[in-house]
Amino acid sequence: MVRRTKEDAMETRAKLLDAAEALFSENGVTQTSMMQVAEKAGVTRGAIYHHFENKMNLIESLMGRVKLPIDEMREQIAEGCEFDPLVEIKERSKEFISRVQNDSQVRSLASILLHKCEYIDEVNPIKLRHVSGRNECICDIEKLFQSAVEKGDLSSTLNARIAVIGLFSLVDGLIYNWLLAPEYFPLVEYGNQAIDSYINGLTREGSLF
Amino acid sequence: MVRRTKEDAMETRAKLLDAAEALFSENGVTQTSMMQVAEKAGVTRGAIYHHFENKMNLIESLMGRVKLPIDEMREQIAEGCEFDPLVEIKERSKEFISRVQNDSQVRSLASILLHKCEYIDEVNPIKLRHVSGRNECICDIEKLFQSAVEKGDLSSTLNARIAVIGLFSLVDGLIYNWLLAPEYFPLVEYGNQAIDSYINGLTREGSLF
DNA sequence: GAATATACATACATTGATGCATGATTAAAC
DNA sequence: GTTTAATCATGCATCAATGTATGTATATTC
Repeated sequence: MVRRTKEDAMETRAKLLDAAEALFSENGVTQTSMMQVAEKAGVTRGAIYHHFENKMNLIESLMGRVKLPIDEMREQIAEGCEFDPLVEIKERSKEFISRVQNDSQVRSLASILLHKCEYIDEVNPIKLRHVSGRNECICDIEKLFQSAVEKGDLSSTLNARIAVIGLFSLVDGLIYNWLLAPEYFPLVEYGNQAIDSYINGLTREGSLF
Repeated sequence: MVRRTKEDAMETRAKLLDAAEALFSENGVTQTSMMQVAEKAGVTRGAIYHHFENKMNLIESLMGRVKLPIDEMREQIAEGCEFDPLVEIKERSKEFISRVQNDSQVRSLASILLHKCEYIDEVNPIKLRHVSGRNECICDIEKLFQSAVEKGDLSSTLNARIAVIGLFSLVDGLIYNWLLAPEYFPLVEYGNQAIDSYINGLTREGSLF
């Protein structure tokens, strides 16, 4: 079992990433050893260190191979919205949580991000990607809120920045709590209603000032 | 430096807890060794293992000595609210985030809970306390929502359970994101407005059904 | 004040994880 | 077809952390 073909190599690489993803999301990043990852992938630790520099690089590759909902959200917004901006915001937010509930890979990564790793220093690639992606997306949606204000759908006294941060926090919190105990409530059903309530609250005259 | 008095012992115990709290909330639970905790407290590891069984027990004691906002929330609610239940809900929620922002010890523990530990198995006392405290509080506030419905402040079509979970998610999300980058937005100011929006959205006719 | 328990320090034994160095075998390049 | 290089296994050296056992000096108890 040596010097397999190039496709074989990519397959073992993928198996390693799959194994790491499953183990990390289940047992936590630091609680998972390279040995366990190798075993689950059906190879030895040597294979890991051939494909990845170290654990950090393994995680980096793990996160890099999947398009996270927040990235997809940005793309869809960038594609142009001729719609009502408020409707756009609602739809994007609902799709966001829908992907978390229905895409098992996204769910695993979200679980790692929110519950199975420690956010330490700034160098941490996990934290880095999470925060930077979030901040950029916040700016995008802030613009949508502003155009809703200009369009007259929201009061001109509304602070768009506050509105976005509230929305993001709501979505994050929903996912956070759902992942903590998925059997406790249905994410999409409850989440959609909570998002509607929040957006509705924004449209109320004088709700924010 | 041996066989200090009983008060001295309690002081070193407190120093150990303080050191652990600071280190855990800054560098993460698994990234902090007993050695570091002992050094920061000005003692040796022997002192730790005299006062605590192991790291898990140290964390347990850490969490146990502080009354978390969620516990205080429940107490205040239990004390009886002759007010408007909706106002009560808003006020408690706002006090919740206010404590996180202003009480440095609470802030540290919240940081550990949300960002600096891995939520692994059910045995984990951190997760246990977090989840059970949350679930009980959710029930308390659900009742408040129901009395708001009975009082006529909320539509009878409103699902109280969904309303609570949305509120909790919003609050959790606000704290989660604020702790991730506190300089990014002022927690209390933005949080209060987001909470108002959400509750306002609930009071809107037909917002939830 | 003798006996005992307490509050730590010190030292050690063990574990397990990491990273690297090396080896074996074959695919790929020429 | 030879050479080269890639893919992974194996073995080793190292290190850090844990837990525990033991030592020691003093507070506490009687």
